[in-house]
Amino acid sequence: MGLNPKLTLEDIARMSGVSRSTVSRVINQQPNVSEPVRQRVMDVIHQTGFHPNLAARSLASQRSYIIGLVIPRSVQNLFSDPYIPLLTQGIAQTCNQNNHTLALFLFNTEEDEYKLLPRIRRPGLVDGLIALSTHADDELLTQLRQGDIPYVITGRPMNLPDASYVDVDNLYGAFLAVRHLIHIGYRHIGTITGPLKTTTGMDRLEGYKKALFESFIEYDPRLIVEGDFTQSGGYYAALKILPHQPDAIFIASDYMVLGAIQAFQENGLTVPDDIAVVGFDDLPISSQMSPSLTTIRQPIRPLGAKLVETLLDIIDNGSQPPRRVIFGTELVIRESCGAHQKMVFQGDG
Amino acid sequence: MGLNPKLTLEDIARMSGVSRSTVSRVINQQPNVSEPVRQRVMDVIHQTGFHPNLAARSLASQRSYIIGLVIPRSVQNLFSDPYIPLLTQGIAQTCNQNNHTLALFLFNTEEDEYKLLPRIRRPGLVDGLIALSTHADDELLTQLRQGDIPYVITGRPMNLPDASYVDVDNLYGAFLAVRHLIHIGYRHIGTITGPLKTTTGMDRLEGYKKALFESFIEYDPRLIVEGDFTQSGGYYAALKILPHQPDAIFIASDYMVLGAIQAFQENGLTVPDDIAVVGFDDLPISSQMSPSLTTIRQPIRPLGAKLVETLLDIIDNGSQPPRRVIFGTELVIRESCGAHQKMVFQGDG
DNA sequence: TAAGCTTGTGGGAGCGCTCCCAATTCTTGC
DNA sequence: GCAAGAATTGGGAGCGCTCCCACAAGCTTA
Repeated sequence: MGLNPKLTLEDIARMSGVSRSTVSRVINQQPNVSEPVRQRVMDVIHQTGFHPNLAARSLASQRSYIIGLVIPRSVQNLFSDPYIPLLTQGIAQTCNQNNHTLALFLFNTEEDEYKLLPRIRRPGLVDGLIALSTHADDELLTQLRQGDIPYVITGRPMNLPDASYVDVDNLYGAFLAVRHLIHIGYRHIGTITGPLKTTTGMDRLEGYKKALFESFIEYDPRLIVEGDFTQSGGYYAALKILPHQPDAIFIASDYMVLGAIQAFQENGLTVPDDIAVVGFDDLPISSQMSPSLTTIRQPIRPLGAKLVETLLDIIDNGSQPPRRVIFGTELVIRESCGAHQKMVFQGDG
Repeated sequence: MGLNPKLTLEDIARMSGVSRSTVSRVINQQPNVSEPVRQRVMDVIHQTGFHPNLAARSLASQRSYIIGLVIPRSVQNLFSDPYIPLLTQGIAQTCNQNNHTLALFLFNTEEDEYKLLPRIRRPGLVDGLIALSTHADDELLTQLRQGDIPYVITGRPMNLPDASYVDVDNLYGAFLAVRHLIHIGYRHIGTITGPLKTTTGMDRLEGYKKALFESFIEYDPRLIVEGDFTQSGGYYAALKILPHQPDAIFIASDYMVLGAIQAFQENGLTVPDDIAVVGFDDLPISSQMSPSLTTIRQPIRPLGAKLVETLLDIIDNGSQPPRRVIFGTELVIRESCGAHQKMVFQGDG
């Protein structure tokens, strides 16, 4: 198993008494190699610990087997939200399973946008890109579209009519959350939204409105406060909404809930007795916190997996027609909504 | 600025009336190119939007300009701790600044350890690796040592005598934290440690002990509870320590503080009135939570930057002698230690 | 038994760079 | 005005693969 330093295909070929081409066929699991030859070559490969040189393979095959994950500057502050690491995990894992390498491109400064993007688009670096969707006016996505690199986007993008994306059903998820609160008996329901420049933020707000509308509850604009998916954003949004005395609140991300609950506590309010809360995401902490959080579960890791699979499909088969995958969401009832205390009612369609 | 698809050095050479070699020299900013020629070539490059093919460059130069970040399975659960994303940011940013690409290798399953590592070590993929240090018996690091790939480790590793690493002064940081608590007047000081299989966990415990020793305070083993750097680990460790009624507690990571504070609240204890808390890390949330957290600040992003710089140094100049960089830490006094209420004393050396 | 398949194998060409050395041009000193 | 040297420039070789085509066997089929 020793790693002889500079072994090449040619070396392995010589050592196993065949040609370079045959060794290549064995390594790439191509057909048209007889079983005894395949065995012999495999033995030599294992004995020598040989691995083909990736740069050479990339050059010859015009594929690098590298997938890039692009995290725009506008979601940088969100990097502390467990959502992104979780998604990254799903993506990384699926890359590994498909024998691809994951390259991470974080845009920190505005300068990066000019410097990094051309670098990413260099030929011979990545086969394709996964981009986190951002607000409408993000330069990044429009630049992507102009390039010739295959890409998918997490979350429905705003102004890219024929982009491929993977998303969750934000509208219906939010709808489930708010309908649940209504079923329990709350009527003065507020919401802390995501950034309303993003489709995610907008869709979840739509779901909120739809649930109220369906139950003929007039909605009070003062009970709708825009957040930004950060913890401190949740905190300040909560402070802003409290004077209008909601009896329940739908918060568009679990991470914002953390900040909001702190605001409630400082104002002497207990969850769920004084104010009921339903979140969105179902992060690992959400079940551990106290009170445990009623929330909308979205399948974050599977989403990451699907992103990779979709991208590989596009790389192999072209970007047309655009792929669109929407994952379902699920209401997870725990303590923070007060369902258990307030009434017998439990399940939800 | 249009991206003509398949431009090569040769094309640029023809278009600017020079040879391939000269274009290469211009692109790589090598000397021995006359100013007018350089100008002419640069103009053509800008007009055409040409970027050299990275796979070809890697093959010819035997450098990929890719750096791998290896996150072992044993720190996977920590991915929700903002520490790792923050570190990753520092690393990514510095990679960009040095025109390197960051590849992310997350080990999710045990299987990955066997499958992924050989892939990482393939020639032509990465120039070097940054590995998060883990507990002593982690297979990963010893495997790294056997390889021929340059690497650095975050945090002093346990059984790698001549590995290069970048770390913070955990011992002195913890010492500062506990000495501060002693200065304020606390005497029954507990600690929730990190995993004691890691040097980080051990060093911070040593610092705790050293501060007590220096003040002739006998330490009570029941006040030392091992945590695991996770939020829920902090919660359970706190529950375990509370019966022994510490008046102050040093918690070895801010993220564990989050869990611990929840345990305190459930037991009706207020911070800092009933129990004083000092953390470690100084995460972004630490200043925002309520009460704001007194903690030991470690320079996470600079640490990431130094990791990259050290690795590049090793790649260029060889791994001997091993590089060792230790960053200093700093006590940040806020509300959770009760210093402001309890006494006039403020500063701390 | 010859002609036509199918299956297995080998080697040339080429992917697009870098690096080295040879060739050319420009300086400079005496 | 010319040799010696420095500064430029060009082109060949090669990095280690993949891909294509040619060729060698073995196997049908008439």
